[in-house]
Order: sequence, then structure tokens, then C-alpha cells
Amino acid sequence: MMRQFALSFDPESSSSPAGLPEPESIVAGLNEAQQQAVTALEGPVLIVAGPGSGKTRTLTHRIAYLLATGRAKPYQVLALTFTNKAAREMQERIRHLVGPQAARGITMGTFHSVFARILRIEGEALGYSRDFSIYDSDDSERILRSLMERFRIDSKQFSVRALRGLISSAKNAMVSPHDYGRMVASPIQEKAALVYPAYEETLSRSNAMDFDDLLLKPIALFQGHPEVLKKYQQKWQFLHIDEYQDTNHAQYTIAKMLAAAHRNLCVVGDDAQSIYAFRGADIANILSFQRDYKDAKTIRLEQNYRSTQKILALAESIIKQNRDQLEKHLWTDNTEGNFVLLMEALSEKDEAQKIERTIRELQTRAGHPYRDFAVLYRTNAQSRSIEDALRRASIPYRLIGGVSFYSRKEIKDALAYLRLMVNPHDAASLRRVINYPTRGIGDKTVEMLALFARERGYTLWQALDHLDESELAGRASGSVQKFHFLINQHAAQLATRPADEVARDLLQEAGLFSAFKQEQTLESQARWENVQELLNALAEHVQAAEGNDLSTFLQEVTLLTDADRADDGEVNRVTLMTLHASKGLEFPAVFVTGMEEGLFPLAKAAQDPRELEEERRLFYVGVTRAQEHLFLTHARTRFRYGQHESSLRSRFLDEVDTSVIRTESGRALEQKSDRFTMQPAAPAGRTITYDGVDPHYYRTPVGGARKGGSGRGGRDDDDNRVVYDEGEAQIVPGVAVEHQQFGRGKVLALEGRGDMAKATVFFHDHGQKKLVLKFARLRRLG
DNA sequence: AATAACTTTCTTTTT
DNA sequence: GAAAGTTATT
Repeated sequence: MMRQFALSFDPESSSSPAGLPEPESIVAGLNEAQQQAVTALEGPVLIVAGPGSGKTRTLTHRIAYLLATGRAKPYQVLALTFTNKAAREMQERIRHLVGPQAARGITMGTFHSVFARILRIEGEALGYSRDFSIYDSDDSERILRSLMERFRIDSKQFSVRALRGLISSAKNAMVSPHDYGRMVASPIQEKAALVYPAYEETLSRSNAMDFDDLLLKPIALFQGHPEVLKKYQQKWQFLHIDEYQDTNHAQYTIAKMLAAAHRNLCVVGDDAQSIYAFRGADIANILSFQRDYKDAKTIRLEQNYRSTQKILALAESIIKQNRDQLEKHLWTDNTEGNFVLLMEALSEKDEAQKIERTIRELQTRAGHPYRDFAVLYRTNAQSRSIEDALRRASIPYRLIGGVSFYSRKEIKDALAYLRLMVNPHDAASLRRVINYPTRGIGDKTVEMLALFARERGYTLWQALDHLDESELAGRASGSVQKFHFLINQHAAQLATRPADEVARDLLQEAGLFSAFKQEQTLESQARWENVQELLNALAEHVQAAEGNDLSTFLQEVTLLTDADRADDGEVNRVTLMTLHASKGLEFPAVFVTGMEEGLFPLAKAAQDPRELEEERRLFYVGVTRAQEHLFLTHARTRFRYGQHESSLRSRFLDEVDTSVIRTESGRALEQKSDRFTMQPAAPAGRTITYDGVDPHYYRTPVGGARKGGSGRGGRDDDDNRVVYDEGEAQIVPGVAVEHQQFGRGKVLALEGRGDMAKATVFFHDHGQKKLVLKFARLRRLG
């Protein structure tokens, strides 16, 4: 469980400089560039660092150096990291470097967790009480779903997720609901514009903030209350931001505001490792740092301490394919190392088996313990086959990500109950549990309550408070009253009894536990245990420190990720995780799996040059996790979408330096570089044209013409070769087509089956369109 | 209102 | 193949 770091303003709470280590001891053992970065104490500093160059280490030592020289008191230091785990490790190391006393009081954590704490203290200025709920995307979608119903928006036509995405991007770009209304350019944006103001209204009435708000509200606070900004500018004299390439616009703005007075801002990042654009991360933040801060000192950390020469050579050749980069020349003193091994498998099962065998071999022959291995994949769904193989071979593994602990249904249900006690106006939580376990309060009743609340200007909870004034009567009314009392009664007890006991009682009386018991399955048993674990964590939290209560627990828990939770780093197991989750980690042996077109890069990403570059950076990140052994794997067929689909190896394998790669037979890799030609300098946002693309490259079956496995002497492989229906005149991705109205264009992708089959076509004169094949009457050219 | 049985859609990646 | 949404049944 995350510790709550004290947020101290008091200089006296920091220790005296006595007992501090010699500053020299802190830079000892660092290379020249690192020393430069550590000792450049004031003014804006940009550290451009390659993978494995010790960037986090450098940042850590810099903070230690600030403390050891007496230049900074701990409470004046702010360090923002990408995960809470990274913050914890950094805290650990600083403590080790300067001693626990001297390290006490540093503010450290992710942007989200640090500013959630600030909002607890300062949020009242914006109309929030300190017990505000933090909504994850699940909660946001719950709110949006009910709003879509209210505005009669067809959820089939416009998905909740898409709407949330639009609203989230709007918030990230700091576009207000009012302004958004004027910028509408498509039907779905129109719906988003309709819902956006109501969504914001619901959130603020619920005394709740979503993830975006945790960054936006501080900005609003600083803008509206200059004295508060000044207070924090004075407090945090030294700002540090790790993984700067993954900051979004709001984070950039916060940093700029806080650093405006003293300009002691030190950021570390690697533009080549920017992999979170989909979440609003803006690579421009790091690219333009020197422009924003004219006097910025730029320091490059180019020596790699992690990987062998061959692995690094492969990494370099990957990233060379991308444009727009800060110049870096990576090099290493490490040995040349082994060849990178490319393994081809028949299926995802076969792939998993090869991985499993390789692990066993390296373990027995080279004595690598299990913890030395990491298996990386593009999508969480891929973990399954690998898990199966490892389990069969009795190889212990730990899975990071996937369905994380705190996003499990039973945990979210339990959390919703607990949230209602501290923040009853939280509408998402109320809706979540008002009828779970079922107690006779159906959708109709809830909607009636919502309507009543809106008419009176009440929150949903206030509607329960004034139930007698509503039209609701009879059995439904009785159930609602009982629920209302249940929450109130327990909330009142929070003042006098330990929170974990009250929580346990509430869940018991709400019938959550008996719901599990009734099921009598292994799964329901596991769910029960999970909730117990949550309650234990709560008990631990409450006992850990003064000021820790249910409300702080709930806020912190929402911001935890799976990686933060796993404290079993010492356990000897193989690690399974997505490429994204692997950022910042290193392993002696790494498998980058699923190197197939359509999966890595994903089919969608392959259509947009910017997304394709991000996928390539992701490949780069994966490859640079490896210290000694690197394996790339791909499968010829993969079970996806409930069916076997055949796939071709990733284009990434055809654009890299093959001199460091060997296949299983020990031969060099034969490249087919002509499979894809694309304009090397496609301007951002424009669609790539695939001239000379092999029309059979994608083999998504269309037209429902999938033949059975038997008969006609067809091999397994042939089954999935049906790429078009006779009637559709060979419409496959890559071919040029003509449309009566739109003229000439190129097919980018196909989806759907039979009459529902649709093609995404890029028309030269009309841009990208999605057409139903049945009606489009596309004519194939050439 | 609640359950069971059916159908549809869908998968990126996550603070 | 799973999750979410829909329909039918009590």
C-alpha cells in the first residue's frame, strides 16, 4: 500500500544539515555527463537520455546532491514520476544516499497523486470538499451512459467509450464545454457537445473528479487564486519531472506555472520512448523544451549500460526509421553479445511453447533464474496462451496489468459502498450499488429518482433524503428508504469506530458477502477473498499514520496501478506484461512476442503515420529492455476474435538491421523490404499511401465465405485465405478502386462480414470514407 | 423486477 | 471467446 507522504511547509520539520554525506560521495561513480546533470542545480535543465543510460538514477542523485550540498531542504523538492512505484523506489534510494532524516519531507509521486493531495487541501476554493471521489474511466462511463439515456442518444450508433474519449481529449486540450460546442465538426462531436456540459455538471455536483480533472483543477486553482500558486511556487523551489516525453498539455502547463518564479525545472526524458500519445501525451513538450526555456542547459546521456552491442544496434536501426528526433548517439562499452533470435511459430500456442522451452533451456544451461525473464506483448489478450504454456511447464510467473486488482468488479462494488459513506453525493457510486446485490430497486425507480432530483435541483442522494416529497411509493420506496438508512447509519459510525470495522459491517449488512456465498463457486470464493484483502489494506492504511482515514484511502487506491501494488519483486518468477508496462524496466532476457502485421503494429495504427511511429517507438522500448538475450517471435496463425486468423510477420522486421538477427536455423534473416513502400516523409495527420502493397497482406476474411476445414484437400493454412467474395470484385486492402461519386481511391481496411462488410477507403479528392460494400459498388482498378 | 437464454460487438496501450 | 446488451420468461 502506498504511503501518504507528508506535505510539509515547515522548514523546521526538516533535519539540520548535520550528518549529511559529503556531496562528492554522491557524484562518485557517475560518468561525466551524469555528473554534469547532477551538479547543474539551478535554472532549467533538459536531460535527454537514451534507454539504459541511468536517467532515473541521475535524477535521484541530483536530488540527493541538492540535499547534501544544503542547497535545498527536502520540503522544497518536488519530484514527479510516471508511476507511484517509481516514486517509491526513488524515495528509497535517496534515503539510502543521504540518510532517512535528511530525506524526510520530499514531495514525490505521479502528477495525479501529488495534485490529488493538493486538491484535498485547496479544493474548497473550487467548491470541492476534501472527501471528493476520484472517478476512473469506468465511473465516467457510468455517468455518461445515464446522460446518453437522458439525451436520448442511441448507444448503438455512438459508443460510450467514443464519447468519453472525445470529452477526455477536449479536457486534456483545455477546451471548455462552451467552446467545444462551437467546434463541432461531426455527428459524434455534436453528441459529445451535448453531453459534455451535463457531464461536468454531474461530476461537480457529485463532488467528484475524473483523471483529467486532477490535472485541470490545479490549473484552474492557480489561475483563479494567484496567492495559492505563489504559495506552491515558494514551497517547491526545485522541480523534477521524469519521463517528460510522456507528459500531456495539462501537465506541461502545471510545470510551467510552478517553475515560472524560480525556473529551477529539471526534466528527464527520451523522445524515442514516447508511447502514450493515445492518452494525450505530447511529444512536443520535450522537443520544444529548449524553445520554451531559452537558457536551458541540455545534457545528453548517451552511454548505455544495459544492453549488448547487438541489441543496441537493433534498437538504433528501429528508431532510425522515425523522423523528428532529438539527436542522440547511443553507444556502449558492453560486450558484443549474442545474436537477436527471431523465432517463427505456427500458432500462438506454438509461440508460447517455444518461449517456454527457451526459458527452460536458458535456465538450466546458463543458470538464469526465472526472474531474469520478461515476456512482452502488444495486447493483454496475448498473455493467455503464454500463461497456459508456463503453467503446463510449472514455470512460475507474475502477470502485470490485465484486469488489475482495483478494477475487478467486486472491488469496485465494495469501493462504491465505501465511497458513499464519505461522499454520498457521488452519483456514479450510488447508481452502482443502489441495487447490488438486488434489493428491488430497478432501473425505472432509479430513473424516477434521477428525474425528481433534477426537478428539485437535488443531487441523487438528496433525492433519497427527501424521498417523502417524491411520487415514489409502495415497495420500491421502502427498499430505497432501507438503503438510505443503511448508508447513513454506517457513515455516522465512522466518527467513533475504526474505518475498516465499519466498512466490514456495511458490506456485510448490504449483503455483499452473502451474495458471494450463495454462488458457491471457486470464483465467488476468490471474490470474497479479494474483498477481504481490500479490507485488510484499509485496516493497514488507517493504522499506518495519523490523518489516514477512509477518505484518503479511497483517493489513493483509485490512483494505484497494478504495477504499484505488486510488492513481490523479490519472488523468482517470469514476468508477463504489455510493452507499455515494461517502460523503465530491464531484464537479462526479453521476449518481444506477436511480431505480426495487424497486431504489432496494430492494423489501425498502420494507417496513420503518426500512430505507426508510436508503434515503432513501442518496439524500440521493448527491445531496449533486454540486457543480454533478446528474442523476437511471431506466429503464422493466431486465434483472435474467436477464430484462427493467419498473419504475416511484422513490417518492423523488414526495416531493421538484420545483421544482428539470426533465425532458429542460425541463418540471417531474409528481408522483403519491397512489401511496403510508403512516402518516407508523409506529413503528420495525412494517410499513407501504400503503393505496391501485396493485396494479400491482410487476410481478414470478408463476405462470410469462410470455408470449413475439411474437403477440397485444403490445408489448414488455406482456410483463411479467402479475402473477398466473388461478387465484391476482389476488394482487399491496398487495391485501387473507383467509386461513382467519390472517384478514385485506395482501400485501407475491411471489416464486417456478408452484407455488413464495410471498406475504409481513402479517396484522392474526398478523403477517408467508410462504405458498405454491398451498396458502394466499388470498381477495382488495375 | 429478476433471471436465464440469446445475440452482438469487439480488443490497443493506461494515469 | 468474453463482455455487454437484448429478449423472453417467471
